[in-house]
Amino acid sequence: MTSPSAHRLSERIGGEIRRLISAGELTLGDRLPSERSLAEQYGASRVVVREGLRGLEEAGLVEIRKGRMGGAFVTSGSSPVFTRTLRDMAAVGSASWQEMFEARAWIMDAAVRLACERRTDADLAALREALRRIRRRPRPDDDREQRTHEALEFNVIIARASGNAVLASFVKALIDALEELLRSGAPDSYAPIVVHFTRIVDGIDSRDAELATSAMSAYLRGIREAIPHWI
Amino acid sequence: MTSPSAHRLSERIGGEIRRLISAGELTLGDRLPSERSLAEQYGASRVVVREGLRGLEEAGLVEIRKGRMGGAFVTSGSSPVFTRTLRDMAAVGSASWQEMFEARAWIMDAAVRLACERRTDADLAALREALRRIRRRPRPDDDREQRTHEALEFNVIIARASGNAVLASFVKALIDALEELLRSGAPDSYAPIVVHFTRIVDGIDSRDAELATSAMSAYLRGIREAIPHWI
DNA sequence: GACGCCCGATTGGACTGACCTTTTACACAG
DNA sequence: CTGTGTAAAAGGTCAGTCCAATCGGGCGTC
Repeated sequence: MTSPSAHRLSERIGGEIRRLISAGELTLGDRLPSERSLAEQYGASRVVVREGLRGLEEAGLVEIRKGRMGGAFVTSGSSPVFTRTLRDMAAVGSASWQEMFEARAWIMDAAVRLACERRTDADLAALREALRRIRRRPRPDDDREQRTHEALEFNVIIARASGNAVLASFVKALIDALEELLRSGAPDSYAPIVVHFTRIVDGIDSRDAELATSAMSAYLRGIREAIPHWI
Repeated sequence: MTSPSAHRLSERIGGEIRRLISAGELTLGDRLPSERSLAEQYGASRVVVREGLRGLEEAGLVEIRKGRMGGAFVTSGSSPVFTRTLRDMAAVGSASWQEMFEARAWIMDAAVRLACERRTDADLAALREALRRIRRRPRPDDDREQRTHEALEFNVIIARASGNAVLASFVKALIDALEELLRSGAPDSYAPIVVHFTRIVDGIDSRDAELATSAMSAYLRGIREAIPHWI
């Protein structure tokens, strides 16, 4: 990666900036010089500098803003890239939606176990809050999308409680990639989901991995059976 | 993703081509029109078309070749993107090497269990072949890198035997991201690794998930203990 | 003195048209 | 038939120009 030679000039420039970020000389929120300055600095045209920056943006390393005081700002966006790549894999046929679903199930199993060991009080509070929001929501059909989103986001909160940012990113990416599909064909079996979620939180609370993981797999089994139209 | 409005022209063009790939109108190996043709076709300048294509290349969807009969060819590269993103996460500090190691351990656990259920004869043959290659290799110090690589690649082969391309991609990405680190400080505890690997393959062969996963975690525990310099 | 509005400087986004470098299909010479 | 050279095709880069968005700061009004 960040190839040693990097035949293209834009890649060399992008790699150079990557190195600056790696080395900690550029950190989260920092603003890079303007395209014009960088062009002068690297003795290149604006076009190639632009391409280099676009590459970093595509990789989720910087965010580019227009206007005065605009420019490239170092960010920490990572899961959007994972999400996009998962969708691309599905698009090009190198992975199916079922596989994403299955991968998510297994990773969630791991996340739940880790969450049982490591959850902080803040994690627990976030879980309870999310659960409360899901429970409180009435059940008109017009906000099905929102409810689906909340249910999915619940998974992400659990994953974060695992204390492992990599697993959390994977889950977030899988969830986001799956959301589109679920949105158009989500089951409306609402009550059972709440039951499962409650048991998961209780399990994590009391650090009972068996309770938590069995509830998680019951939840996932329910979802899977409720969606018969797997492509 | 592939935003609906996509303020930037280059993103709209990239999104358009993405859609063509999604829809199957462009498949693996297909060659896109030249930059100049695309520019004319979309009524844009060559520069923005280039940027759009660079984005697709960065996402691993196309490969750009120079020269006559060059152009953008549809590929199926996915895990390189994952790998790069994991490295970026480590660089920017949003994930640690330990977390990658842990994530890999849990995902490998899932992969081993799935492999026990689903491994084909071809998978088994690939595993045995890899194991044979690892066993056969003598132990001079000069090819430590190669041996490390083979040991790591063994993980990927197991992951592929799980029959889940998403999990396999995750493992491949984690392995590649970790390889760099391991390369510079890999343990030389060779014999124990072979013992573990042999037991893993035997477990997958006889569909004994308990044997396979316990051997896997013993292997990972050994690695972890042998590398005291975790950053 | 405080609040609101407008102006212009700054910065990214896009276009144009030119030129260089790399690659290879194809024709020609041996 | 084989090897070789060449020109066309394609990406890579450049310089200059203009447009569009954004925001700081100054001006005016209340």
